[in-house]
Amino acid sequence: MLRLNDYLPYLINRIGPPIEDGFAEALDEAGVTLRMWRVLAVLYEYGEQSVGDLASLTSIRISTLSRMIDRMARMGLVSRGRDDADGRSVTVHMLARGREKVEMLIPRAVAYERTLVRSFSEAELVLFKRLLVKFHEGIADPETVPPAEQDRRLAG
Amino acid sequence: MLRLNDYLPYLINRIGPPIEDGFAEALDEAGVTLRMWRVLAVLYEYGEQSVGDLASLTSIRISTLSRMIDRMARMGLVSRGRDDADGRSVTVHMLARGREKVEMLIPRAVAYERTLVRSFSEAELVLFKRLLVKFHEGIADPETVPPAEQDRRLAG
DNA sequence: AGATAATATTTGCATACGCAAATTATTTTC
DNA sequence: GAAAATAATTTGCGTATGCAAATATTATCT
Repeated sequence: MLRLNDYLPYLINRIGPPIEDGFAEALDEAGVTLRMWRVLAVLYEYGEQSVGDLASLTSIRISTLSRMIDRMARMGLVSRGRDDADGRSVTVHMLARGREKVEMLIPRAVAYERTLVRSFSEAELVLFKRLLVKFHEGIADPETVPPAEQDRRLAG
Repeated sequence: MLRLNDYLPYLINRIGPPIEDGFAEALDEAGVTLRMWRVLAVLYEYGEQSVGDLASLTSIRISTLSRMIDRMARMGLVSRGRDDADGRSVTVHMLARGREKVEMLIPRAVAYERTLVRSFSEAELVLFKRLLVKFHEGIADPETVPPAEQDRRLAG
């Protein structure tokens, strides 16, 4: 039997949407979507990135990202350029207008995080984040679900 | 400055899609979407539910859910009925075909969870789940992000 | 009890999403 | 060094999503 309250994917998935909801107003005022904010935050912290790297860093599908970048470019938030070294890659740069949005949103984000974790002690929070990072590292090499009965040796 | 690797919404959001990816094949074979699986799993564990309750239990928007239930009804997975006590509510029941799907997926889900957490110790896993539950409880009362500068007393 | 407010769900409409095929550019192979 | 294989991104196409307005039902107020 499966106990949902003890099933990790359920526990993780169900907190995503409520978190997004709480930040919706701030995003609205800035005039960007949640995913745009994530892209801008990544560009702000890590500098210009290829589309593929943006996809890994944000967990947004590449095809979705490609069209999002169209919109963001039309909005004057980012610009595209070909990579000199490898002409297959497209490099996404942040423009001044994009930087403005990020700098407008960061204080809101920091404040929001505080309200999200107000029931956590400092120690719990540190631990929680540490576990989230570790979990992410653990699934960085994506394995597909193995058939239930046989215990397959894993490839890598 | 905002450090993404220390920013909770980022840490949470970025693990959602990879988790979904790993279970996609199982869902494909069962012929249901991730969200349908979540709805079916909730009905399986908690019994028939109103649309609104399903929404809270699954973190799926009500309007989305309403149309999903259309599809699931056409697929013969669930049926709709009016609540006797309160005619505004619609009660969603699971049908035999829906139960089949759940029972086909549960062992896969259990196996998948094991592969997801294979880098975690038992103690870490327990702790992680406990923190996820606590976090969810903490945001059950959804507050919107307060303006950054002033420190407002919260209403409720 | 009748009018008004509140609650639960559905639907109109525009948009975002994701898979898979197509496109563009770069290696590798013979 | 041309042809095939690999890699990065874009695009065609159908569908799911979400907001806000509409609908249906029940609770509240006087």
